[in-house]
Amino acid sequence: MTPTPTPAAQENWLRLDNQICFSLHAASRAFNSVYRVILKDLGLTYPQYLVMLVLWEHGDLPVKKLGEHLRLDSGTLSPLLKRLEGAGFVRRERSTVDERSVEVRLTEEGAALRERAVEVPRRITVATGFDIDGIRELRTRLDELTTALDAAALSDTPGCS
Amino acid sequence: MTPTPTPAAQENWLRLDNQICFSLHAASRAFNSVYRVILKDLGLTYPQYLVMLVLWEHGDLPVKKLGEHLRLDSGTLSPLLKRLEGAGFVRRERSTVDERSVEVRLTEEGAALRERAVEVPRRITVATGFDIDGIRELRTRLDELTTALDAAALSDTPGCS
DNA sequence: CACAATTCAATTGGGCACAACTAAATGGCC
DNA sequence: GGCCATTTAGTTGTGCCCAATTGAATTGTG
Repeated sequence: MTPTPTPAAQENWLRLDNQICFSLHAASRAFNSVYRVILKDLGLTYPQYLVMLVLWEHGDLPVKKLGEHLRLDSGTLSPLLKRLEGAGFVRRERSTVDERSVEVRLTEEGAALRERAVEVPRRITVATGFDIDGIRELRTRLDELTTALDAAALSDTPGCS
Repeated sequence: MTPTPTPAAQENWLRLDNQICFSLHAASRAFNSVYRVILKDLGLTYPQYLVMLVLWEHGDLPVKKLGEHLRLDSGTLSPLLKRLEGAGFVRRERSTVDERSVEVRLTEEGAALRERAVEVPRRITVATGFDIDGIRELRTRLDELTTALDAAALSDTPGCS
C-alpha cells in the first residue's frame, strides 16, 4: 500500500503528529465557530470578546497591559481596538502621564454589554459537552502544553539531529 | 469591590469561561509559533504543512477531498494552494474527466520534501513536553470537544434563556 | 542640557480563516 | 435537445495573527 521504503516507525510518527497538531487546530476553529454564532448578538468577534473579558475583569488598561493578558502584540490589538472603538464599546485615550501609552477605557455601552454577556459562558460550556471537572482538566493540560511550547519556541533546538 | 448586583456565581462562570476558551486559543497560537520556527527550513507554513501531510499520506487529491480531510473550504485552500504551487511543491491540474474538479498533485520537489519533513514530528513531540500517552489522551479529549462543538454550532440553540 | 538606549503604539506586509458570491461544468428531468 | 438544480473552484471582503519597521516619548548618563 505504501510504496516508499521509509521505515514504519517514521510513518507512525508522521501520523501521530498529524493527529495532535491537527486536533488542536480543528478544536480551535470549532470553538471559534461556536463563539461566532453566540457572540453575533453582542456584535463581537471571539478575540474582541476576549478583550472585553479582560477589561470587565481588570478595568481600564493600557494597550501594553492588555497585550500581556492576552499574549497579543500591538499589530493585532491596534486594529482590533479601533473596531471596538468604532462599535462604541471602548475609547482609546493617550495617557497624560506617559504620552507613549494609550489607555483603553470601557464606555457606558461597553460596560453595559457585560450584562448581556453573562449568559455566554454557560452556553459555551453546554456546547462543549464537558462537565466542570472535564473542562478544568482540559484547561490544565492545555496550559501545560502552552507553557512547554513557549519554552521550546525560545530555546528552539534547531540543531537537533 | 464589584458595584454590580450580579451574583457571585455568574462571576465564576465568566472567569471559568475565560480560562477554557483562552487556554485553547493560547495553546493553538503557541503550537503555531513552534511550527513556524521548525517549518521555516522547509519553506512551509503550518497550514501548508498540513496540506502536504495529507498529500503525502493519500497521494494526489482534488481540492474538494483535500478540503474534507482538513475541514477547510476553497476560500482558504485556493490561495494557499497557489502559494504551494508558486513554491514548486504541487501542481494544480484541472481534471479531464470532470472539468469542475482540480487535481492537486505533488511535484518531484514536493514528494522529496517528505524526507526532510520526517524529523519534524519528533521535534514537535519533544517541544510539547508530553509523552506518547499524554498526547494520545489530549488528542482524544480535543476530538471529543470538536465533535461536540460542531454539533452545537449546527443546532445553535439561540433561544436559550 | 545633550545624547543614547529603551519603551510603547502604530503601521505595513504576508498569510490564514470564513462568509457570501460568481462562474463554469455536470447530471437529471421533461 | 433544452432547462434547472447541484457540484466544484475561484473571488472578494472582513477579521485575526505575527514579524519587522517606524516614530514619538521617556529614561538614563555624562
